[in-house]
Amino acid sequence: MPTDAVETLLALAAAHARAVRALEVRGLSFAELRLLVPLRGTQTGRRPTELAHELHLTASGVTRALLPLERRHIVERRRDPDDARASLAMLTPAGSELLDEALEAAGERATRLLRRLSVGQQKQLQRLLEEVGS
Amino acid sequence: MPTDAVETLLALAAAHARAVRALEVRGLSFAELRLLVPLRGTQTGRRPTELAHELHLTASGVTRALLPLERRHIVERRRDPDDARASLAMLTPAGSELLDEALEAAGERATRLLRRLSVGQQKQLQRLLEEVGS
DNA sequence: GATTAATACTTGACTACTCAAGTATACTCA
DNA sequence: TGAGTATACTTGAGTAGTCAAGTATTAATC
Repeated sequence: MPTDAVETLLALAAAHARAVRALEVRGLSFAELRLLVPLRGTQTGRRPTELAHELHLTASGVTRALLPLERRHIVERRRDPDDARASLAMLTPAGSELLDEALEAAGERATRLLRRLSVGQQKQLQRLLEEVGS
Repeated sequence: MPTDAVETLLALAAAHARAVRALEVRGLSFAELRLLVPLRGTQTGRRPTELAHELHLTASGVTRALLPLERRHIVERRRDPDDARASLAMLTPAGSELLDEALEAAGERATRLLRRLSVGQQKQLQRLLEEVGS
């Protein structure tokens, strides 16, 4: 029955909805957190297109997500010196600090969200999720 | 390290993004499918509030999702005879037929999305997802 | 039987995207 | 070296939700 696969994906959507609700911390939404995490530890900055690909978003979605983060001075962008079409996004020092705090708070929330799973099960879940549609 | 739990949830978000992209069928989005599935097999109709709870949406979200489906005559609503505040949503005959077709098509897409997982792993994934934040 | 409180939505204003079309720059190769 | 194509965004219009506040109705209590 192919509906079983659909049910698995419906369960995925439901779990995602719960996660999104639980993970707003320090004024950063889960979506913003998701975008900021790959900016940690880059000196040179990262291209929006790269981020889009990595996060399964469109380039347009990244553009739109970066804007309010720039306004709040969490992220800054410069032009790519090697390619005038491209830009490079990176955390500001304040943004970096905020993200560290947010991730710590998010860690607590996430741990609570996953409290019914053992660490092994969490790893297992993560492995299985990575196989979905990739 | 609490960040591990966050990573699991980031993997969840990425998998969700892939699923949403893949599951648009017969003019119904994954979100619409999600809303319609619990309406299958109800004669009397179901309350928006109930649906909201079941799908981890707000009542407001359900109101907004139902509207275009009513306009397209996929869903119809009547007032609850026992409670004038409430309404009852149900599939129209045409909606029911459309949903069946959509679910079949969705089944194929979902199966393809999950092709790298065995049936046992899919079940396992579903079980783990149901434990997230519940 | 009149308040008061709770429930079941609905609506307005906002966030988080999507797709399609547009702009600017870079790459390819005859 | 210039024409054509591909890449890296950006923008406009629309969908899918959120939260806070408002309306109508029911339930609870004194």
